[in-house]
Amino acid sequence: MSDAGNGRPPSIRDVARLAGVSHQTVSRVLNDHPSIRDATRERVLQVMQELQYTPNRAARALVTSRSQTIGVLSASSTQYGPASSIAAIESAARDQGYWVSAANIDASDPGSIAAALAHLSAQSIEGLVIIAPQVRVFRAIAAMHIDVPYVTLQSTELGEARALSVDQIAGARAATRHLISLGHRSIYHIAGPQDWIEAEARMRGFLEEMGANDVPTTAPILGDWTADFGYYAGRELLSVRDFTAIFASNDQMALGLMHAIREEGLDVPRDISVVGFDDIPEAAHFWPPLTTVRQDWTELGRRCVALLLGGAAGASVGARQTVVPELIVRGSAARVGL
Amino acid sequence: MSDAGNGRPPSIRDVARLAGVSHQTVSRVLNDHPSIRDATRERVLQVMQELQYTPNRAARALVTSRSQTIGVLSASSTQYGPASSIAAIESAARDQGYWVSAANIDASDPGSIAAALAHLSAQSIEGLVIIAPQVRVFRAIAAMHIDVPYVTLQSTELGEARALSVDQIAGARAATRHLISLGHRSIYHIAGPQDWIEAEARMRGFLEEMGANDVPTTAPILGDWTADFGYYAGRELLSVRDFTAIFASNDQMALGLMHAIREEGLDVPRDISVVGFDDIPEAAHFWPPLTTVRQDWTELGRRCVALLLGGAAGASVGARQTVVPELIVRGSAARVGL
DNA sequence: GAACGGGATGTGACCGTGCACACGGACGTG
DNA sequence: CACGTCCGTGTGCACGGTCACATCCCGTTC
Repeated sequence: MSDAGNGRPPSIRDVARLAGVSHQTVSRVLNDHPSIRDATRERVLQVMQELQYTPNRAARALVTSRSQTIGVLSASSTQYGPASSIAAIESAARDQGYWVSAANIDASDPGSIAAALAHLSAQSIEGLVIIAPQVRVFRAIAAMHIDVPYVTLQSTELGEARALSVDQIAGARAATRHLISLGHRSIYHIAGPQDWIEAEARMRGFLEEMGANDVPTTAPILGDWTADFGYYAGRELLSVRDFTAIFASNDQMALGLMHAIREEGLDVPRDISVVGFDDIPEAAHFWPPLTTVRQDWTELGRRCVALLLGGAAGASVGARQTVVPELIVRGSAARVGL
Repeated sequence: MSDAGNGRPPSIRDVARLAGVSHQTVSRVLNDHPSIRDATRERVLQVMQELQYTPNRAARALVTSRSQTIGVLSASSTQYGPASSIAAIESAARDQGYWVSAANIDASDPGSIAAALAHLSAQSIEGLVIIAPQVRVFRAIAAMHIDVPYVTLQSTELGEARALSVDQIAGARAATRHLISLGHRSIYHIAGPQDWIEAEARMRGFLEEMGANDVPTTAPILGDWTADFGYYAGRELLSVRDFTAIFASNDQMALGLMHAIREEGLDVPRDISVVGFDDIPEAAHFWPPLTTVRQDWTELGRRCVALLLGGAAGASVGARQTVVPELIVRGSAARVGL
């Protein structure tokens, strides 16, 4: 019933024949062309229904040379933040009739960036969202002559890309200021991987705020976002223990850190204060509940798509939008020496 | 340089003209046809290189009626487990030259299932991986005449679907057995949402093991996978406190639970033992480190694709494969009354 | 009442690729 | 040497849409 007896799914010509019109009329109905008589439209729609007709996306893409697909390039997509953004992107794109094709890269393997990009660009995507704001990704894009418009989450720096930046610096400064206002003067920072733009921004925010308050700083430790790293870094740091607070560049590392601190027989926040970044849903249930900086990944993903597809959202979508993250005070940071 | 002067990207005919062969010969080179003279192949490849020729996916899809795309339908894709699987699926699919198109559903909105399915099927996907093993998803699939082959993660039940099942029941039994062997006789179970097949399987495993050991059971509490829920359920339960151990259906709920227990001034595991499920990367750093059941989401995703695309992986891929999860003993469960 | 305009619809070409089939030549075989 | 076979390659069409243009019909205008 759903095919026209020739073993293939029905095409507009099949619909046309049964509706007694030309294939072009069917096409017009599909594309909401204004000058179609209501009766004709009805008839065509009904035949479509009967035949369970579905437009062939490939055929349409071939002739219009528009794939209606956007690509999402992401690293660490298993983490809460990027994963939330991807979900939001997918949903927003779908609302505009777009499909989302995903490609993950392995942050530790430089070759995978090129592979993922090649894969996406062979897909003839119309736009690209990058949730892997690493410097080398942009380098790879530049090197590969990728001329698809792209938007990047969280980059504050790169002039060429249209960026939707969470003001990572402001967030990091708020976190740092919080610790300083609690009286801490020996504060370590565990940063994200060197190559990550947001890691660098958070680090910069930390250093700026420390400098603005004339608090001497030590060199940040470069981590890899994982709780495991936070744990081992914590053990290392505690063997000297010349600090009263740590600002970790994400919540997972903060968690590992608190684990190490407790294992050493110390208490958070009595002995050492900890602040994280991201506010993953679990952070409120850590022990102690984690003071952290919240960023709205979902909103971010949504606006990313709006920016890319030029949707009406956000009035005049300039080349750059900024979202300011929010400090969430819980129990993991306290007044020093209390 | 990359086009043939007509403003469009180069096609096989452009390549053919410059290489002095027919378009069909170019097509043969593209598809690794055996009978092409080496010299010819070389020449064609070189012209392709010069022109930066990229095959047009839409045209190929149109004529072969194969989209080389698989869809991934997932709920709660922001959680570690599903997110890991998606990443693995993407990677495995890409290795076989397939693209992955994602669609997320909002578990709380029944309509979104139909919307996501319609979206994916309009995309003319060749296969579907379902990481949202909820009963109503399968009902929606059945109702919508979706005739694409599909594979589902973690379902143990549904005869129609080719399922790659983690033996959730065995995992849950192992967790429960662990608690029983530690002397616990009053054990609660916080399950996942009723509609979820894996939640149901874990619940069943719990009940089976309890029954096998003649331990009386109380009705499981139905949760929603979140740490928040675990926390509130914990507070509720502790107002009565007629138990010595809890088996939570995932790690997040276990985390919330431990939070509630500690807030009540009690200690895990001294006063109450807790076991989770999933072994998310953070679980080892919870306080106390969480005893839980590990399942390899990445491997699962990989095998899912192998099953769907009929890859060689896994020798004779039967209709059903089982992965047995592993109990990871850490510090959150201890001998009762110690 | 002829010319004109625009709404509703049809006709044919075209997008870039793969497939069926044809074709010429080299080679082996009786 | 005629014939069949296989290799390497070319020709034309099909896939399912959209686009440009043509056509028909009806109402309006001078």
